[in-house]
Amino acid sequence: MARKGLNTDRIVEAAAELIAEKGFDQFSLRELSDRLGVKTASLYNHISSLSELTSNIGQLAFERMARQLYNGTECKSSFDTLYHIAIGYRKFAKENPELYKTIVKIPSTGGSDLIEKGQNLVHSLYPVLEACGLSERDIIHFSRTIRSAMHGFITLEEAGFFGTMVDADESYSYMVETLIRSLKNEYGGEDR
Amino acid sequence: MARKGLNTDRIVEAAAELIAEKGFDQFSLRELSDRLGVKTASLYNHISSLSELTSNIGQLAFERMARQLYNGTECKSSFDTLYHIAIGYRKFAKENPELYKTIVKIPSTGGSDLIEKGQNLVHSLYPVLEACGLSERDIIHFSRTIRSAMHGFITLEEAGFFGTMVDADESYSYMVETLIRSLKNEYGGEDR
DNA sequence: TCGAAAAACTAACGGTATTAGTTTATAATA
DNA sequence: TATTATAAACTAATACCGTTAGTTTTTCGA
Repeated sequence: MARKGLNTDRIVEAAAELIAEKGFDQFSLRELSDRLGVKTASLYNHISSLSELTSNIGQLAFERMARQLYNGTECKSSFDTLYHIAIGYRKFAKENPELYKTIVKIPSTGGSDLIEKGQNLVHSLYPVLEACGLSERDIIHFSRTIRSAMHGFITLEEAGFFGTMVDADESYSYMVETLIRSLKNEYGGEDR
Repeated sequence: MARKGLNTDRIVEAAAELIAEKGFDQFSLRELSDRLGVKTASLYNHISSLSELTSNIGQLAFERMARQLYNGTECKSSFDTLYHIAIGYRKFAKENPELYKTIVKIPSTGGSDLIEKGQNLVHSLYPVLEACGLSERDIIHFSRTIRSAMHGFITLEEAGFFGTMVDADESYSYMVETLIRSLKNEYGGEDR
C-alpha cells in the first residue's frame, strides 16, 4: 500500500513500452497496472480514461518521431532534406510499428491535443517546402500529398497488402523519388 | 425458437449495415444479434469468431468498392481512367467511411482471404498502367505509390489531421494529378 | 501536530466475446 | 409416412474488459 511514486508521464511511458512489446490490440489497463505494481483502479488517480491515455501515447509517439527525424539533418539541398525526412519517417514506423499505430487509432472525438502535436510535426515540413519554391497553397497541398503517401504506404505494408514479390524498400524509394522529382519539375532546378 | 433462415452472408451484410450506421467502434455482436432477432450465441452457428466476421466485412467492402469503381468507366485515355479510379476510390471511402475502416483494421493474422480480395482490386489497376507504358516492375511500384497516397489521404483526413484552412478535395486533386503527371513525364505522351 | 489532499485499496457494475450443453426444428432416410 | 440425424436455435456460465463508488492509508503543508 506504500505509494509507488506514480504519475501520468510514467504511466504513459510504461503503456508505450507495453504496447511496443505486446502489440496495440493486446494492450489492457490490467496488464499495465500489473507491470506498475498497482491495482487497475489506481490508474484513475492519474488518467481519466483509456482513450485519453491512448491520445497521450500518440502524442509521445509524435514527440519521439519528431526528435528522431530532425536531429542532425545536414543536407546539400532542400530536396535532399525532404528525402531524408521521408526515409526517416518510415524508419521510425518500422522500428516502432505498434507505437505508430496509436497515432491514427485515436477516436476522432476530443483528440485535439494529439492533433496539435501532429501539426507541430507537419509544420516543420513547411520551411523545407518553402525553400523548394512552393507557394503557400501548394505547400499545404504537397505536404498533404507526401504525408498521405508515407502514411498510406506504411499502413498498407504493415497490413500485408503488398505482395512479397517486389521489395517494399525499393517501392518506397520509387514513391518518394517520384514525388520529389515532380517537385523539381514544377518548381525549380537542381540547386535548392 | 422458430428458425430465422440465417446464414453467414446475411450476418455479414447486417453487420456491414450496422457498422455503417453506428460506427466501427460501437459495433458489437450483441447489437447485431438483436437486430437479427437472435441470441448472440446463435451467431456462432454461422461464424467462428468476431475477427473472422470482421475480415468478411472487409471482403464485402472490397467487393462493393470494386463494383462501384469499374462500372462504365469509358475514358479517352488510360490516364483518364486512372484519374477516375482515384476519384472514385475516395468517393467510395467518403460515402462509406465506417465500412472503409474495416479494410485495414483487420488483425494481420489469418486475413489471407481478405488480402486476396484486395489483390483482385489491385490487379485491375495493372492493365491500365500497362497501357500507360510502364514496365512490369514499375507497374508494381506505381500501383503501390498511388494506393498508398489514396489510402493515406483518406485515413489522415478522416482522423482529422488535415486542417480546415485549405479544401481537402483540392488537395486530393493536386495529389492525383501530380502522380499522373509524373507518369506522363516518365513514360509517355498525351494520347495513351 | 494536525488536518487536508492525494494515492493507494476493495468491491462492484455493466459491457464484451466466447464456450459448453440442451432443446427444437428441419431435412434426409428407411 | 415414420424415424433419425443434423443443423440451428436456446440457456447458462466463464473470463475478460473499462469504469465508478466508497474506503483506507500515506504524505505534505499549515
